[in-house]
This record gives sequence, structure tokens and C-alpha cells, in this order.
Amino acid sequence: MDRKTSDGQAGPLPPSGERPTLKTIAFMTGLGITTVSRALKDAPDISSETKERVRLVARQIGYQPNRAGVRLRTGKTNVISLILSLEEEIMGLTSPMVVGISEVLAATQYHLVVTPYRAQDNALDPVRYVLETGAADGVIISRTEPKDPRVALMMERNFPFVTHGRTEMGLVHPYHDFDNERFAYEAVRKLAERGRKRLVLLQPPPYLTFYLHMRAGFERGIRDFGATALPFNTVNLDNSLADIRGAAEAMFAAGDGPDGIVSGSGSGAVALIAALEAGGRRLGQDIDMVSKEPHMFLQWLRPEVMTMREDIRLAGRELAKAVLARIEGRPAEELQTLSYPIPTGEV
Amino acid sequence: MDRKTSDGQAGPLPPSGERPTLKTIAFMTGLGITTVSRALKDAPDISSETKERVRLVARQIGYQPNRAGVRLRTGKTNVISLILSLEEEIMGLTSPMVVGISEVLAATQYHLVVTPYRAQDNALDPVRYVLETGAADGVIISRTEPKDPRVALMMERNFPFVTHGRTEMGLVHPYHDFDNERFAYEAVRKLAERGRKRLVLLQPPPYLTFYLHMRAGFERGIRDFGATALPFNTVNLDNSLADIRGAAEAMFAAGDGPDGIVSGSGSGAVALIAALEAGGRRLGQDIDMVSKEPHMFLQWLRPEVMTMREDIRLAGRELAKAVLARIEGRPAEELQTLSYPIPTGEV
DNA sequence: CAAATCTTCTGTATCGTTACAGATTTGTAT
DNA sequence: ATACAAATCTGTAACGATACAGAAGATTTG
Repeated sequence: MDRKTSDGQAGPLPPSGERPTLKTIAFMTGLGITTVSRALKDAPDISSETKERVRLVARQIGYQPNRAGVRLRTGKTNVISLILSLEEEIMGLTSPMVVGISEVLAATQYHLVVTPYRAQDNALDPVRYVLETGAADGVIISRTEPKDPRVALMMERNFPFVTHGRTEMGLVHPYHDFDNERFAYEAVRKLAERGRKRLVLLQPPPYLTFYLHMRAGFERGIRDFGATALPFNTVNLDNSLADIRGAAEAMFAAGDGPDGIVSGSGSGAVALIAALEAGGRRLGQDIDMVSKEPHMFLQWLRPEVMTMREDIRLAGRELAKAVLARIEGRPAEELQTLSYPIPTGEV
Repeated sequence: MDRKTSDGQAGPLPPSGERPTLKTIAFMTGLGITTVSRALKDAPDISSETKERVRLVARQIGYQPNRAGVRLRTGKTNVISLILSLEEEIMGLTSPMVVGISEVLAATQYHLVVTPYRAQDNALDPVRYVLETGAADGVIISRTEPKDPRVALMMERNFPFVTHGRTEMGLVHPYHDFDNERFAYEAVRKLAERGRKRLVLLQPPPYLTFYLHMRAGFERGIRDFGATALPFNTVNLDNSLADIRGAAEAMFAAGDGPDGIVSGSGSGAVALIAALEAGGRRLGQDIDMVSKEPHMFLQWLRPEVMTMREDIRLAGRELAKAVLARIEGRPAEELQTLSYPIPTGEV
């Protein structure tokens, strides 16, 4: 039972330093550094009594593995990289997203590193950086394109990642997405139910995948509910609110404008409302609108607008869970989820 | 001139691996690893010809120092930790803040790690974590309290940090802050100019430093412009919008309410507007309001509200610059900045 | 011309961790 | 007894970078 506390050997030197390391525990328990390491990761060749003893000491002195040591030796960074477009900032998606991700990572050893990029042209840069420097174990990207070079690159390198948004390359990869098709379809339905027939869509920029979805849902609605789609292509959700407002004002001034609007974002809706009201239209009377609603802004300040909520925080949680699962080797096809529009208070 | 390319020595082994390291460069140049390391950091005992040669090769093969190696050896993490309260999420401050910080860090080797905490009670946890594990070289915290234990702790340990918001402990530390005193004072002035005399303030939670500032500015305005402050203490900016609305509705229902409101946040203003309109008041007629305005929401949907902008992105930039400077040893007293309300379009 | 000095370069040890190849003890089979 | 296997434990080397203490050759000094 009582193994001699080996001494006199080339035993580990006293720890001395500040923060406890494996050496500290080895010294305190009289075990070898290797044994301590293996005990802490529950290796099969360590007696359960020793494991217990090591764990106890480790807990007592508040041992936490040195990340640099682990990373240098194993290559495991314990980092998830969230790659953000600065455009997203405008839409205010970042905050709840980060919160959702953090909620999941909090229970793990993972840290969240945020890496933004400027223009869509540079979207590949941060991904390359992570791949080349091994800066993270997994990556979360958003604003996917149908043929997304980032996805192609990471799949080719077999690097764990998840996308916020789908792609159309015939490649199976983890994603979480909001069902923008359904959103737009339901939006058209609501407008049609109010007798609106001449509809416009404030849509995403055309190179993003969710443009296709939103557009498809919109057009399916148009067909199913016998409405007409008017063009509104001069601006999209990536334009500044001032530009959106400007374009919308021009449209209303041209006369013969829409009697129903679907807005792909809450802030976009604000610009549209400003424009239509500047043009003398009255919401709920001359024209109706359906929009995504990030907060309660529209619901409270323009209750005439019908709103649906997209739960970005949930998206963050799903995305984080998916990368982690991917890192652990779960197959990509099990890591694809959709979320659906949440109806907010009806008028 | 031509130093013999030393060979036959215990020269470095071929690099072989994927990513180039110092060893790779050493092998390619025929120099020692140490020499390469010192050449790259422009040490004085390396000839400028060698430096040039090393730099050239390093650039050619795209050498980037291994972060884990540096971190393990030197303790330098090249990480800035942004410690966030989940409460901030609600106010949507995170996004532009992260963007601002990233803008500054992009030009450096630093990565940004986001570490959120749940309740105000746990605010100390992430700070302790960073201090104990050495997870970062510098920390950015916000939501400071007059006697902030995080500040005390980090100063005691002489750990580089900057706060978003000031403290009142007689400790000199780097900060960036928005002048909420001025904001509230100017807000009262605007209301007084419109003849409003019975004012309420939707204020921050009382334990935060900027409560004191906003309150002070408000009350100074009250005195200077001969108005009256009505109590509105049941809720603050940390409460949910629903709660704020509820409390405001109760206030209006009680009769004899305010004829002017100062709202410390844009989203809070929305709740207040919803409440006052539900109570039959009309903005700009029965009552006036001044608010911070994060976007264009208020300006476009309730142009009657007078707004001022707080540039959070700028705050992010200033905070990042300050931690970096502090890490480089600049004295704290040189790293204290204030930003001022930006008037948005007048009615 | 030997000694001292300067210039430039390099090997060794180390940070904390883990993979790997033993080592030691104990128990089992022959 | 002797060999063999099982159960536990441990030293060494390595990941990539840098601090430190030389080392080798060239140059100056008296």
C-alpha cells in the first residue's frame, strides 16, 4: 500500500516560483512530473490512489495548466477565433453573438479571440492567418457566400470551423443559419393578408448566401400570394442607413411606389420608415412593413410594423457548440442547424 | 567581407516541418539559431549585413514567431483581455467597442481575447483569472465603481490595465471616459431652454461611477437653470426595457409627472417614449426628452427627442492605445482621456 | 609583438508540458 | 527457482524562443 516516498533520486527541484506547475505538484507528492501529468489526464497506467492524491493536491493549490506549455508541446491552442466583418458592427450583431459564444465556451478551457477584417475583399486574410500560424483550434465565420473561398480553404486543410450561414458548393460543413427564406415568405404572407400587392424587399448584398434565401422566400411568397415584386436594388443591407434612406426616398418620390415593404434588418427598417414618412406615407395605412426586430425599437416606436425576431445569441451558442464538436471530431453533417423567425407581438 | 559559411559544426538540423521557425532561417542562412533570433530583434551585436540577410530570408519564407514559444520563454502573451459585463450586451456597446479596439491592435502583434462575466458580483473573477494565469499582458475593464476592487487589485499587482470609466480611490490609473457630467448638464440646459422645469433622469445603477457623474451634471443643471428634479429611482439603465417602461408608466399614471426627461441611453429612451405615449403624453408638446443616441433610431423615428452621441468606437481606440502604452511603461497619468458628447442634428 | 579590446557570432539551459521508451516492483506461470 | 507478464512509475527529449555566458577572429594598444 504505502509506496516509499522516493527521495534521494534526481527528484524535481523545489518549485519556488509563483504559479504552481506540474513540478510543484510533483515535489509536493513526491511523484515524477510525468506521473503527475498522466494522473491529471486520467491515464490508465496510473493507480487510482495516486490519481486521487494528485487531483487533491492540484485542486488545493489551484493548479492550472500553463497554456503556452501545452500549446507549444501539443499544438493545441484552446482558442476559438471569431472572425468578424466590420460591416456586422453596423448591424449590431456582434454583441449578442459574442455573448452566446461565451456562454458555451465558459464551461470549457477555450478562450475566444476576436479577429475583425475590413472589407469583404479581405475576408480570406484572417482565415489564412489562423491556418498559417495555427492561432486557433477552430474558427467561426459569418457572412458566407454561395461559393465561399474561406470554406473551401478550411475544408481543404481539414481545419475545424463553422459558418454562420450556408454555402452552395456541395461541400458538407458545420453551419448554423437563420431561415431567411421562411422569414421573407412569412413577411410576404403578412403583407398579402393586409391586402398589400406591390412589394419591395430591402435585401442583403447579392453576393452573400442569405441573399439567395431571402430573395427566394420573397419570391415564393409573391407567387403564392399573388403579389408583385417591385425592384429596389440600388441599396442593400450593407449600405449606410443614410444611403438606404436616400434610395427609399427616391423610390417614393418617383411615385407608383410599393404598398408593402419587407426589411431584412431592424436598422434598415428605421431608414425605410424615415423615408416613407418623409414622403408623406403613413405606416399601417398607405403602406405596411414587416421587419426583423433586434430589440423593441420598432415594436414600441412603430407598432404598425410587423416584426419577427432573429435570436443572434442563440446563434452564438449553436455556433460555439458546433465548432467544439467539430474539433472533437464529430462529423460535419451532424452539425448543421437552422433557427426560425420568432414572431413578436402582433398588432 | 565574406565570412565563411560555417558548416561541419553542430549546425542546426534541416527544418523539414511545415511552418518556418528560427531553425529554418538558421539552416537557410547557415547561422546559429541565437544569431537569427537576435538579428530579427535588431540586437546591437549583430552586423548589419547579417541582419539584412536574416530579415530578407525571414520575409521571403513568411516567418512569424511562434506565440507559444515566445510566451513560454518570456511570459509575454501578446494578448489584451477585454473583460465584459453581459449587461453591456443589452446596451449594445460591445460591437463598436470591439471594433475600435481591433482597429488599434490590428497594427500590432496583439490578439484580443473577450472574457465576459455574468453578474456584477463576479466582476472580480475574470480579473483574478488573468492575474493568476497570466492570460494577458493587459486588461480593459468597464463599468467602473467609485471604489473598484478590480482596479485596486491590478494596481497592487502592478498589472497593466485601463478602465472605461473613472474611479474615486485616489489611485492614478489609465482610463478613458465619456463626460457624462457634461452630457446631463447640457441635457438639462436643453430642456430648460424649452421651458421644462420638472425633470427626471433615467440614470445608471447607483454603484457605478458614471452614476455620480451623470447625477452631478443633472443636478448642477437643475440648480443653474432653475428646474426641479423629480425622483425616478425604481429603475435604472441596467433594468430590462420592459421594467423601465413599466416604471415609467407607473410614474405617468400617478399624475403630476415630469415635463422633461433625460435618458442615459438610447434604448432606455425607447422604453420611456413607449411609456409616456401609452400614458397619452406627446413628445415635444407635453414633454421633452434628451437622450444619448447610439444610431439614428431616435433621430429618425422620434425627431422630437434631442440627442447626443457617445462615440464608443473612439472609446475602444483610446482604451486600446492606453493599455498598450501602459504595457510599454508609459506613466498612468499620461493615459487618462475624456470624450465629449457629440451633438446630433437639432430639431 | 604580446596583450587588451572590439566585433560578431554561437552553444547551453530554460520556460511547462507531453510522447516515448524504459525501469521497478509485484504477481503468475512453469 | 526462473521466466513472463502486469501494474506503476519515471527520465529524457522535444516543441520554439530567448537570456546568458562565452568563443573566435580582427583590430588596436603600448
